[in-house]
Amino acid sequence: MTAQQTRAWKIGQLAAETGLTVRALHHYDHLGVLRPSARTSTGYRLYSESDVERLYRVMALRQLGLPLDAIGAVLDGQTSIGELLDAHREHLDRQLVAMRTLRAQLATVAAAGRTGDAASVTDFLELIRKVITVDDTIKQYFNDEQLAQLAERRATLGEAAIAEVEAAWPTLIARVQAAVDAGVDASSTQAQQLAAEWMGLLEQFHGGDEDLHGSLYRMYAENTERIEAQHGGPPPALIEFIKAATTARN
Amino acid sequence: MTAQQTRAWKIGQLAAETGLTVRALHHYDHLGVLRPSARTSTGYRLYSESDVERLYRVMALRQLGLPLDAIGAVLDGQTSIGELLDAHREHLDRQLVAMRTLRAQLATVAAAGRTGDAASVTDFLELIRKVITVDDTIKQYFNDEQLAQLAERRATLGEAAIAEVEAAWPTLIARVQAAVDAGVDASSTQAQQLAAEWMGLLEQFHGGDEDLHGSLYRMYAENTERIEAQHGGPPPALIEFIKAATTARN
DNA sequence: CTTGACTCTGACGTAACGTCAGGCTTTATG
DNA sequence: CATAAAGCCTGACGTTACGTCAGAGTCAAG
Repeated sequence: MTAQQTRAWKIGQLAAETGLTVRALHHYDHLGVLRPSARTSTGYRLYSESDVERLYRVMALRQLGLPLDAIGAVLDGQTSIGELLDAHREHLDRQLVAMRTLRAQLATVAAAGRTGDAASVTDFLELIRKVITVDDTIKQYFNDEQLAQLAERRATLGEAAIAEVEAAWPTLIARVQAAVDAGVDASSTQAQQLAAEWMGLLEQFHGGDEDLHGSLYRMYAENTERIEAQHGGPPPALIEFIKAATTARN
Repeated sequence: MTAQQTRAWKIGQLAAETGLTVRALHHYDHLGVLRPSARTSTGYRLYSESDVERLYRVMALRQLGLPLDAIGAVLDGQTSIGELLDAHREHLDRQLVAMRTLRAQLATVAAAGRTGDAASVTDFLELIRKVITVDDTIKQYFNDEQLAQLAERRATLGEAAIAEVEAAWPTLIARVQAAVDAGVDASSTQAQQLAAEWMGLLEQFHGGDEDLHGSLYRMYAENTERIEAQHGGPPPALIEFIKAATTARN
């Protein structure tokens, strides 16, 4: 017998396996972004493996901020799955950066609140701005330029790697901030660990890109401003803390 | 002259400073979530400093997934700004975890694609699920329970700290994955740095919570499964890599 | 052969604004 | 100081991505 050569899903099964709703799949069918490649004789939708792959493409593009009807068009044109995976990841990186920035600000304001001084209007304006930035990053409607780029090749792998390490900064900063707030001693092992990670990140750049390495290294050397501007995070107190921890080790 | 004792913004100014649209502010006024505390004699809206603070609250709750009309109710009841800041941050942490998980999966699939073997249906199903998880995390409609918790006290500070360190794992995993994919030598300095960060994260738990420390340490000792299950990330190859890097150092 | 669970195709509802329209106000400018 | 140009006001309808019935056929189990 020709056993199931290639799997097929009924709409409810696919919904259950993916977490989407049946209605959403109906909707995609209706708009033409994802038409199941087969139907049973009685009209039930049957999704094939390639339909599942296309569904991922739809989800990726949707998360990239494209309206569904535009997605239909993009998918009928042809883009390799590799390019899409990369674009998707890059977009996630941008979102992560925006969210970490907001998170750091949030931590700072909350920490300040706990140590007595209340948040000012400026703080709130800043927070609101960053919330909006996160929103915009998530929505990010594409202009034709960028849609064109999706077809072309983009993002040197180097860029991606650098972005990733760079994206790690806000997280680290937030943790150091937490340690400082908690009054952790610079000679403690916890402080040592943090200092190690900090230096680790700095070193990461040694092998990588020259330009960015330069700026980030200076960020450490010249202290404060750049880091504050670039990451919206806290600053000099942390660098002092790391310095103290580093010297305390010797 | 009584100079401007406390600032006031016309709607366009506030929009410009926050990144919101005038229409959105109109909308909030209409729904009653943010009524400017004053108007000029000719009917222009004037937002005060406390209005700005309330606006942040609105944005925070909106990002927490509450529908606007519910926000009105919550804000008229009274919750301290500190609690809100904490809740907001916690929610961001949850989103970050979901997004990092997706990102890691994305990196793995893309990397596999580059080294020859194409992505399978299973990969796509997994990716779709994770996209949906991110979506759900972002939307996260609250049930009454959780709304009640917003009024109570929550989140031992310890929990937050642990969550943060835990949240750092996916990032690190992704970077190690990248290194492995790039064929980085285990004895290289880059590998050493990664190993250092890895061990650093493990150590972070030493001081913290007992339970989680146990599980994460075992994660390293017993290898693979847990880490894979918990973080959806790649696994054994990375641990091998870290082990190799660690031993290569001695 | 009868349920109960699933699926189908409309069709209307909704949330959070976007986008005019028509009409005052305020500010900039010759 | 007259007159644009720019900003603000209040409706009111449009939009996106589904949610939520409604009415009717289909499939799997007992």
